[in-house]
Amino acid sequence: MDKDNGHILLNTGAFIHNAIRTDLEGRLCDLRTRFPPEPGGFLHIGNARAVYINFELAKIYGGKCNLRMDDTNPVKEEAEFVQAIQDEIRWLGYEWDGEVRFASDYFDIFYDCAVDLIKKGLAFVCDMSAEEIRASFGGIDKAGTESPYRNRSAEENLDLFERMKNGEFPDGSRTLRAKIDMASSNLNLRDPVIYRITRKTHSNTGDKWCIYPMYDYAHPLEDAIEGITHSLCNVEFEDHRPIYEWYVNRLDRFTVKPRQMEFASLAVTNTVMGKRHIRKLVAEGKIGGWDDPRLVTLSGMKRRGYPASAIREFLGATGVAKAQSTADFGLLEHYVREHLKPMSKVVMAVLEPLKVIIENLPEGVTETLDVPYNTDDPSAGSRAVPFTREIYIERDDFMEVPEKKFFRLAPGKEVRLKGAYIVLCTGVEKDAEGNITAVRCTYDPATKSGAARTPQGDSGMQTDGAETRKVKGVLHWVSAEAALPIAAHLYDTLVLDAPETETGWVENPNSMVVMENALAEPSLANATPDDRFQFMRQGYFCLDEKKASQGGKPVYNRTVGLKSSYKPPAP
RNA sequence: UGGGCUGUCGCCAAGCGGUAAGGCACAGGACUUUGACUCCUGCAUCCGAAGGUUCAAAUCCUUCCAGCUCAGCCA
Repeated sequence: MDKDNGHILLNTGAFIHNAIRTDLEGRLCDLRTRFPPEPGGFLHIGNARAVYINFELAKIYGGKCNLRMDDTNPVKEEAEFVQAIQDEIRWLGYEWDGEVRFASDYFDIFYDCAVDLIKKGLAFVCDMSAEEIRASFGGIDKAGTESPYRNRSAEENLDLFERMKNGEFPDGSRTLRAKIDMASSNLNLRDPVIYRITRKTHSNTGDKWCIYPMYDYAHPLEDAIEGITHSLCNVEFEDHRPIYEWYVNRLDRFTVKPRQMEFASLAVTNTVMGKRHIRKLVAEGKIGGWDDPRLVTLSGMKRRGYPASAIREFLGATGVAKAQSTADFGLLEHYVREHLKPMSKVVMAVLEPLKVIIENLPEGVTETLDVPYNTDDPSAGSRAVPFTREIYIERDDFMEVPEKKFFRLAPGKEVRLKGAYIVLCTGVEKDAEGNITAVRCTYDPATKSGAARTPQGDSGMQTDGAETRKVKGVLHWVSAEAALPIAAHLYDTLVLDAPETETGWVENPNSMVVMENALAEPSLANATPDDRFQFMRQGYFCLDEKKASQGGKPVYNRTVGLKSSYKPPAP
């Protein structure tokens, strides 16, 4: 049942596997990876790929994976994210080794290492402003110019750096820089900044520090401190590997040298993942928030009803490579359906109700039918469904003048009501404007569902007696008097066609359609957000975990629709 | 324009010198009390392009082309 044990990952990312196997043989130490988010936002499916890769790799090779908050730059209100990120990773199905770690816990070590670099003549305090540094940087095809402060003595640098730490200089007035090569074709090597002065209160260290380390400097040290053997990151950091190695190799205190490897980040069609894009959509009121079910944030996908196992399999299926790729949203949906199928109860709900009157069933009579939750899986059990004179069917399931190959209800035609009887349409009721207000039918009592079903079910559903009629159409329905009013939220992709681009995207105006008058069968009265349902012929739904409709009705999110090969005939 | 990386079916993706796996999508068909599921069948004489090496190349070499990426005191 659990088909994603990481074996999928073994079928991809050969370059990583090869590197790990080779490294593991020589070093006599266990694999240790890490997932190092900056606690400044919620995780989305792109981040989830990094989570997946790091944790699954550790699992495959019997190693460990750390969770580290990369909080080298003080940001406000990160406590919320620190907790959310942990919840999201656990929901995805992973547990990190030991406690959550914080880069800020290593600030003292970072400082000591910087002192080491200064003593070795590998770092210097630079008095240039940000603008001046930028101006001296040169260009993509032009060497930069060296800082006039580059050749200060170690003693002077030590003194200045300590005073930087002690708060003697204003924000941005000085930096500590690595002394590498201002002419390097790799821009990251042009005397990169190691420390900047910025008086911001850090959520973890408070006001202890007024100097904070840069990512390029801190990250390799964090990895080395934690004994990370393989530091997996996005290809955009490929250019940073030389600087990563430069620091790691110049600091003697680290015996295990972590190795950075890169993989391409994951893009998905028809959605937006960028932090600022999402923020914009929220600000404009286009979506409800970071956990909007239309978003591919982990909280959004959870709320929408995506099983974590489906996301994991999707992540495995899209592979680990260095080539930039954009996965079809449809592939994600495929795995969501596949995982939802065995865990869902098939129930009936009518999204857009049309009344049907069963003429030959007296008023006040309720027949209680026992309908299996899953025709394909008897072990799923069954529930009671009331059948009454007035019921509702889907408006789309009736056509007064049926088109070709319309297998549903139309005057003079027969259909089966799922779990009940075959009904024959005898007429239509209309209002003054000619709108159809109700459909009249008669039911055939001899066609009761499963009346003589064989125990093995080898011949499927049989009817008793001589009734052997088969009808092509099987409709879902709900009893008018027992129906539960619900609101159904139908989602579509946020973006039409193209994936997120620099220039923007085409929003889908119908990314959410609210069916305010939907009706569900009474068995849903005790549903919880953890339940998974398939609304027969409509798709997979789950009870929204935080929302109730205006009228106080429960809100059901359509996780994903069912596939359909039904094509209306061309006009 | 300098550096780095990448280019196998519409989308992912195996393949690593021996004659193009698989999944999604798509198109037919079977089955069906979900037009779902399931099950068959089809879907790259070709691996960005052009040369070359070899008995043999997507895999090696050369050149070219295209895409992504880098000039925060962000991560």
